[in-house]
This record gives sequence, structure tokens and C-alpha cells, in this order.
Amino acid sequence: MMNKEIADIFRQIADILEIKDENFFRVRAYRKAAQNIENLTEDLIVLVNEKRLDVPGVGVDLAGKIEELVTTGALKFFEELKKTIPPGLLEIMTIPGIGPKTTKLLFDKLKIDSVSKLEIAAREDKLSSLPGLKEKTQENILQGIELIKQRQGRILLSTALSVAQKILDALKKLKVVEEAVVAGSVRRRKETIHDIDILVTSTKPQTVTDVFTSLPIVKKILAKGDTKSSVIVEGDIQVDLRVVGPESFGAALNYLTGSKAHNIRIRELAKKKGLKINEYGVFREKTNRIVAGKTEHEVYKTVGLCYIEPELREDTGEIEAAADNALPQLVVLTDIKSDLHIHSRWSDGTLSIADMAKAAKAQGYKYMVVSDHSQSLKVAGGLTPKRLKEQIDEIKRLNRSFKDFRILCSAEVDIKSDGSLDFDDDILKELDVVLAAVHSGFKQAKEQLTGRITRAMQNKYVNIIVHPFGRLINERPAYELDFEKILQAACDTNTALEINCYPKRLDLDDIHVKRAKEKGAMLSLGTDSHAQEQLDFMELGVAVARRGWLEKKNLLNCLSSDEFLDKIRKK
DNA sequence: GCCGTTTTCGGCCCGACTGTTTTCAGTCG
Repeated sequence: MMNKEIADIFRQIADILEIKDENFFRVRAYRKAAQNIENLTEDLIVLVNEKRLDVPGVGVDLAGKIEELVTTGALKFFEELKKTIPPGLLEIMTIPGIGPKTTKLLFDKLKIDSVSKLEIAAREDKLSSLPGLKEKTQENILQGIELIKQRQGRILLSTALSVAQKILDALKKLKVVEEAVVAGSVRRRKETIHDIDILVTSTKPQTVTDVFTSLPIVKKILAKGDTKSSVIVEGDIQVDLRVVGPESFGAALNYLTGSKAHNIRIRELAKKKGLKINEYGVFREKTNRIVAGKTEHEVYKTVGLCYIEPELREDTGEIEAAADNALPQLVVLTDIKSDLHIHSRWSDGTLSIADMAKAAKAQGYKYMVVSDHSQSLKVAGGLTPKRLKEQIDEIKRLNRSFKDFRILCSAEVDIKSDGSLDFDDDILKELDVVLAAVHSGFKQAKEQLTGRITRAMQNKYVNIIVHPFGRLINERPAYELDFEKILQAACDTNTALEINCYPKRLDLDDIHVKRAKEKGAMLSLGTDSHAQEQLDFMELGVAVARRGWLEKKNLLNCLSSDEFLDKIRKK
């Protein structure tokens, strides 16, 4: 049983308990535990087996439940609890605007136990008979049902970033707007986004809100108040806007950036110091006098912490690290000297190697790795050994024409289903660097897939395992791997693991990156670019690296080409 | 259900918007 599955069970328990109107703090305890479990870098199975189950928010009771889930694969308490309410109620609760109270009311009074029954009842005007529900609510429920029908997975970070930019550009044109920035999970650079949060400072909030809710891309207005409004824009993405005065910018940005768990911890710290933090500022609890709020740095300072980068704000140790002055110096885009995974027209890319090199130089890089596919990957025009040798010759020719740039010869070699490689060693040894990847047999058992990759890592020419989990966000789940074994093998064989920057991949993900750093594994960034503009995906990979607490020294891309080659040749 | 330089019991972050209300509950972030 995976951490994610256990977290999901705890969330379902929380939802059921909430519908049953149990103690809210008990509900919150389950949600909090679920959150912390999801953020763990290690498998609960390992933690339970080694009796190291020491997770914040998990006390004696929940630890027992985790142990039961890990050892038996099920939880009696959960199975019994599920019997007490119809399963459809949990789905009803996912409709925007409907929470536990309404769900319970609908079931108790009208025996509504599924979204489809709710839709019929609303259409037949049966809901307005209930206390507190009138025409408008009924209408909102129908619209909410439409929304969840359209909703498909979470939005990719790359999509959210570009939508956010469009909105910011529009708002920044207004004279009444002082600052306009993106906050929320987009600012934290989560790999997928639920909605986009925008913060604006202005002394004329009404004007800003009016303009925002009437932007051309707005399809529907969900809420519009004095300082806060929500809309659905093209692409069915929810965008929330908050407008505060300039004196509150830092406090509001901190509040709106979250995460929720991080904010709660910061506010608890404030409380212990006799302070209160809200989106308007930091206040003395007794006198209600404002003591900070203009900048985020100020806000953190009042609670005795140094500034914490947005990507770290998940309450996964960053607050303790900030208190100890032990935060990592996170890698930044300008530290990156190379792109370590690029395709050309030789296989399935769209540009010649020369043009890709020109584009990479324009990014400010000193070198790049050309890694076209190997022969088995026929759909992607994989190179035969003969073609690969021709490619190496061309790269050598090109390199002679550069002054301060270098192309490294490589290939993205298939790891075949038995763990052998798609090219023989006598070809691999001709390359500067060898990337290896799984492109088939995703449904194999965990042991087999893990074995394939570890076997590939044993090969002395393989330097980087690229997109190690093979997932495509919202399309294809990661294949099953024993990541601890992969990491151990990576460390033992001096093989690096890639953070693939392709928007749908972002693989390794942030949590695995953080674990890899803890274990001291080498990591690399590669955009997997097949076209010029895709080189910009590097920004997304850097975001994952930052969320995984990486510093400059943890990434091969921050080395010069000589240092890089020295390092990988130590294998 | 968790947790502890105020504590092993009694707290648990804080505020905006909506729709229904005559002052607030429910929902959301």
C-alpha cells in the first residue's frame, strides 16, 4: 500500500466524519495526517517495518491505523465507517458550494445519495422545500454539477503559469494597480494546480475587481465582493483575485501563497509571541496595533524566522530549518549551465543539431547534450548504430566551429524488458554521456521494473536514468518502482537520476527529489526538448528541484562541461 | 485525534463571500 493510498483513506475518513458531524478537530486531525503522509519522502511500509513511524500529526491512534493498513492492506475502522453512509455522498461533497452540512441535509430530508439524483431533484425544483435552500442555491447546485462534469484532473503548472501571466499583463495595465503578482500553488510551483490565485495592491479595489471579472477570457463569475472575487476562465480554470492596500502586500502575499499547513504553523508561532497574523498584517494581539505587513520578509521576521522561499512552504521541515538558520540556498535558473537531454531531427526532434545548439547558446548555456532515441524506439525514429556514428561525426564537426560552446554526444538508450540496453557497449563507449530510459513494459511487476533499471545502472557507460518513473501527468500513472532500491543502486554505481522538465512529466517529482538529495544521489535536469521553444521547460525543472530543496551543488547542470565529464567518468 | 518553555486537559489560524437570514450558518481558501 502506497503513501498516497493511505493518505486518501484518511481523507475519506475525514469526509465521512464531517458528514456525520463529528468533532471538527478530529476531522482536521485526519486531514492533517493525510497531508503529512503525502509529503513524506519515505515509504510508510519501510517506516513501519523499521519502527521509525514518527510522522507529525500522527499519534498513537493513527499510527495504529497506519500499521494495520500496511500489514493487512485494509482498515476495519474504515470499512465499518463506510457502511454508515452511502458512497455517493462523498461525491456530492465535491460539488463546489456543497459541503458536509448540505450533503447531510439532502440525504436526511430527500434521501439524495448520488450526484445524478441531486441533479434530477434540482431540475424538478424539489430542493427549495428544504430549510435554508431557495431558488438561488438550487441554481448554484446545478451549475456546480456542470462544473464537476467538465473538470478533468488538475491543471499543469505550465498551463497555469501562462494563464496567470495573461491576467497579470491585463491587470498591470490599470493605473489603479500598484503590484500584481501570482500567489497560491502557482507561486509555490506545484506540479499541478487547482486554481490560480492573483494578488493585487491598490487603493481602488472595486475598479480592479470590476476589470478582472469582465476580462474577455472570463466565462463565469463565481463570486464578487469588495476585495475578493472568483471567476472561471477559458479552459475551465478557476482564478481568484484578492485586492489589498499596499501596506498589506507582504502579509497578503504570504497568506495567499500558503500552503495552508505552512500558514497555520506561522500563525501559531505568532500567537505564542502575542501576535496575530491575517492577510492585512501582523498585529499585537492586545492592542491590535500593526507591527508588520508590507513585505514577506517583515512578516517572517516578526515570528523569528528568516525568509522562506515559496517552493519550500509545505510545512515539511522548512519552518524548523528557518528557525535554525539552516535553509538550503536553493538553485536558481541562472545557475544552470547546460541542458542535459535534447533531441534533434536525427530522431523525433524538429530542428537540426546546429539550430538546437544555437537556441541553447541563446539560453545562456555553455554546453548541451544531444540524446536522440535508440534503434528499438521505431516510432520515434530511433538511430541505428550506423546512424549514431554519423551523428557523432557531425557533432565533432560542429564543435570545431564553436568558441565557447560544446555539444556532448549522447543517446537516450532504451532499457529493454530484461534490463539489457538497446546498444552494445562498443557503441556506448563512443559517447560522452549515456542516458537510459524505460519506454516499454510499463505494466511489469514492481520487482521486474526495479530490476530492469538497476541492471541498466550496473552498465559502466550508463550515466543518467531519464524520466525514471515514466509517468505522464493526467494521462498515465508512474510505473511501480522500489525507489529506495533505485536510489541505493544510483548511489552505489554513481549513476544520476534525471528531473525531466517536460510539463507532463516532471519526473522525478519533488518528493522523490528531496529523498534523493537526502541519500546523496546525483541529479540532473533535462528538458527532453524536441523543439526550440521547449528549451524554456528548464524553468519547470528548476521549480521541481527547488521544491525538492536542491542547491547548486546537487545538480550536474551547474557544473562546467569539463567538471561534468570528470564527475560522470568517475563511474 | 493531536499536542505541550503557559499544558497530560483544553485548546486547536483567520477572514471573505453568498444566500438566507433579521444576525448568521455554510463554504471556501
